Amino acid sequence: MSIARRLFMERGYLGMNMDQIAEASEYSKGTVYGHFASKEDLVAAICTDNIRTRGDYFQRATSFSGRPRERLMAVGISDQIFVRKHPDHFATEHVLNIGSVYDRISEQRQNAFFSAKSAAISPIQAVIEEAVSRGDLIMPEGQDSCQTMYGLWTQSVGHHAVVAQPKVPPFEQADLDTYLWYNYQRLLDGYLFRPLSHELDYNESRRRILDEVFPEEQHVLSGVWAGEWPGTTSGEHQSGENRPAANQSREAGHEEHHRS
Amino acid sequence: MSIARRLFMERGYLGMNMDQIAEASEYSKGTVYGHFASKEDLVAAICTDNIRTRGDYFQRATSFSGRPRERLMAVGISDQIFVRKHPDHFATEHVLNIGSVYDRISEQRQNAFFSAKSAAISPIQAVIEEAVSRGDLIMPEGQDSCQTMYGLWTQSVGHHAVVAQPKVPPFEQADLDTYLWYNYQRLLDGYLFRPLSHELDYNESRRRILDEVFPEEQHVLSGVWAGEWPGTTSGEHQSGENRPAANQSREAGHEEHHRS
DNA sequence: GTCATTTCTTGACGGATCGTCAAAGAACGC
DNA sequence: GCGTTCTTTGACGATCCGTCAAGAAATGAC
Repeated sequence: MSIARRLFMERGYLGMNMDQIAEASEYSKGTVYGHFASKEDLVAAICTDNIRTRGDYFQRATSFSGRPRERLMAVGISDQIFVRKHPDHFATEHVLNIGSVYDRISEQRQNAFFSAKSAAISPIQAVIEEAVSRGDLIMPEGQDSCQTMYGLWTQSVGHHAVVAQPKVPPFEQADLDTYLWYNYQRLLDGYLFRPLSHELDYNESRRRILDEVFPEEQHVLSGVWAGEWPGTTSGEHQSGENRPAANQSREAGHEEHHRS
Repeated sequence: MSIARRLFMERGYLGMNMDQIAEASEYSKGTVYGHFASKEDLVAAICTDNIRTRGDYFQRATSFSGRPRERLMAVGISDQIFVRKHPDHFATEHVLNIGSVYDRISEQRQNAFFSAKSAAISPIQAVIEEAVSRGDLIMPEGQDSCQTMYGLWTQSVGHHAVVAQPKVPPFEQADLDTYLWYNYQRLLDGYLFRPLSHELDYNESRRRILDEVFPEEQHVLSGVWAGEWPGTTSGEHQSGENRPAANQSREAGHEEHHRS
């Protein structure tokens, strides 16, 4: 698997082949096929392994001692660290999502894959549910915390998909990592997930998370993402300009609904 | 191309092959390769075509006569319609994002692909910029409207990626289309993008958008997504429970920062 | 109408790679 | 030392991509 992982990173999915892997290992192709049902099965094994690691990062992130929303931001940070340390991961997962490849993976490994995925998500779900029971997040009737989870999840999935592609205008020069962090905040503010981004200095939280939870790993983020809002030095900015302006918020409305 | 599209939908990327396509058409393989540099090149051609269609939907959606935020919701609706009418699209785009496939596509078609992509996005960008100039969206200093765009975009990309995969807990039973709509609203509320979701009846907007912009296409959404918030019958719900609670929002904060 | 030239079309072929399997080899039991 | 069982092997069949020399058709000159 480690050989396959290396070849995958060096040459990509199409570039690597099973003969290479057999040759690079000290075994033959037949033996390799004794362990993996197909090329896709091998990729699935690598991917499952990565997802477990990712889940471990999430687990650690959610163990941060802070408010639930801070712990969600810790998850976001852990995801940044994970992707830096395992740059092959999303490429492998991507391969599995091509149509009809799941058919070529042994049932056993499929189960391992899906349960790893589910297990990786669950600590995040737990944090959101704690936020609900604590009163930090109030879900309107008829809706569940899964929805919040889905918003964060799709934003993460979409982000990783977009950064893996060649950049397209208007995102050519953008710092997409910072965009993502910012949009997490906006989404959670939209949910009125307390404390809102202007109620707490999340830059300070970020520093604490890096120091307390990821002291060994934080160096991979150096130079990538300063963790400060552009144009500001601390939490000053949020609490100044970007808080919900509730007084005005009830004035504008239906009367402007139909415009020419 | 239409034959290739059909075969792609029926058998998937791995299942279709160039001999089949040649045979199904009235030409031979050599002639097919006269039009497309490779199998991937053919998929890229199909995908580019789909993206142009998608861009046309976005263009139509943004032509809706309403507030910028309503027009963004129209884009979301148009995306739903598009994906119902072109279920093959994301599978094709997905294939192109496998590592090192862009190398196997003719330069010409690569350019066509990327400019189609960029062109599809641009009307959305224009709406957001109009919102900024109109005062519906106030971007804090040092940030640009691109960021808002990115939030919506990643949520859309992530959503389409997730629904294409086998569902994993805790999303097994969830109505992910509704989740997406809801999260769009939460994100834009987080940006304080006016009118906020409780300031305008977006269910009413949705009905108007479907009737005015997509009278021919709206039937594909029947049964998929009622367009009403779960457990409510109109905009009643948003204006009741889910508005930003600014009075409390300045109380909870740093004092609860460090918890045991 | 005929022949030369250019353009288009063809499908057999080479090459690459996946996955199998009969045979060789190693390990084990007695 | 011998038979049985488990493991390993790499040659092989099968699939499929992309090419290209040869053939067919179209065009043009006279």
